[in-house]
Amino acid sequence: MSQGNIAVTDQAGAVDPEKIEACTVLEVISRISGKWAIGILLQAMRGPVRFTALERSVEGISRRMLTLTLRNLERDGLLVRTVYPTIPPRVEYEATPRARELYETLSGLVGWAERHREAIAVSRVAYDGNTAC
Amino acid sequence: MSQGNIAVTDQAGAVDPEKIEACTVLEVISRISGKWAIGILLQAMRGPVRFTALERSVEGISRRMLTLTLRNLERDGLLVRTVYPTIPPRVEYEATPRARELYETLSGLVGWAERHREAIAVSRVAYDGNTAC
DNA sequence: CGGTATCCATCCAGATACTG
DNA sequence: CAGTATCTGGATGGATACCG
Repeated sequence: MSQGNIAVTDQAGAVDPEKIEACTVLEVISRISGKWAIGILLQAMRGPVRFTALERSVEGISRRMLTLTLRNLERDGLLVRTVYPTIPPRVEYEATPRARELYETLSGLVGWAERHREAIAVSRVAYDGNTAC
Repeated sequence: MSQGNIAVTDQAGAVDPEKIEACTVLEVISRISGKWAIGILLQAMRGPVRFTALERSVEGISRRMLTLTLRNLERDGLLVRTVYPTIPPRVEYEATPRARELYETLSGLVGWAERHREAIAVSRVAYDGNTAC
């Protein structure tokens, strides 16, 4: 279904073409499928955002998971990490154009979730009730 | 998990309001965020589809994960499960209107993934290469 | 401030075997 | 055909402590 030889040039630096195994759609989607990625991305699309700001606004996330998710998003070229070597240090994350292309889709998804979350909660209770008894 | 099979599709009945804790958007999204849910949903949106057909078309999925994901989607009212008590048995899954409202968004997501998967693969290799050396 | 490192519990998911 | 049951390794994620 897919080849592994590409020569796209939007990334700086030389990349060994042999190392590139084109991700499947599944792999790509599972990146933003994590528990936290969408929340982080939505914040970072509004503009540069700092580590602690994310820690506060993405509710329930641990320092560890924030770091891990940020690294993965950066790795996929969805976030840029900028370090200002001041004291105290300051790091900002911002969504890339690649991530911004997701915005419409993502907000569509969030909108759908908002419209249906109550009905889904009802369905769950109904389902659990029916199977439990 | 508790089981309650042999039931033909039923989604009615009274629900104890106290049991409903409205899901957060995060919880709702994480349901379709699983590794397999989107693939299954997209199939089931095309019309009723059988268990084995899904097993074949959702590449790489195990029997177990197919069952689990189907149950969860059914639980959230995104799929209806219909059992025809024939011999051999026959079970069909179809997307509900609630799930169908997701179609646009979902295909947007898949489209984005298809457009960017190669570039993302490049980014990953570049990132790994830079950090490794 | 913005992280790492480590330990540890839990959940996820594959392999395999069995069944109405 | 369409599942279920069980076992198990590995990934996931929280808690806590420490650091440049």
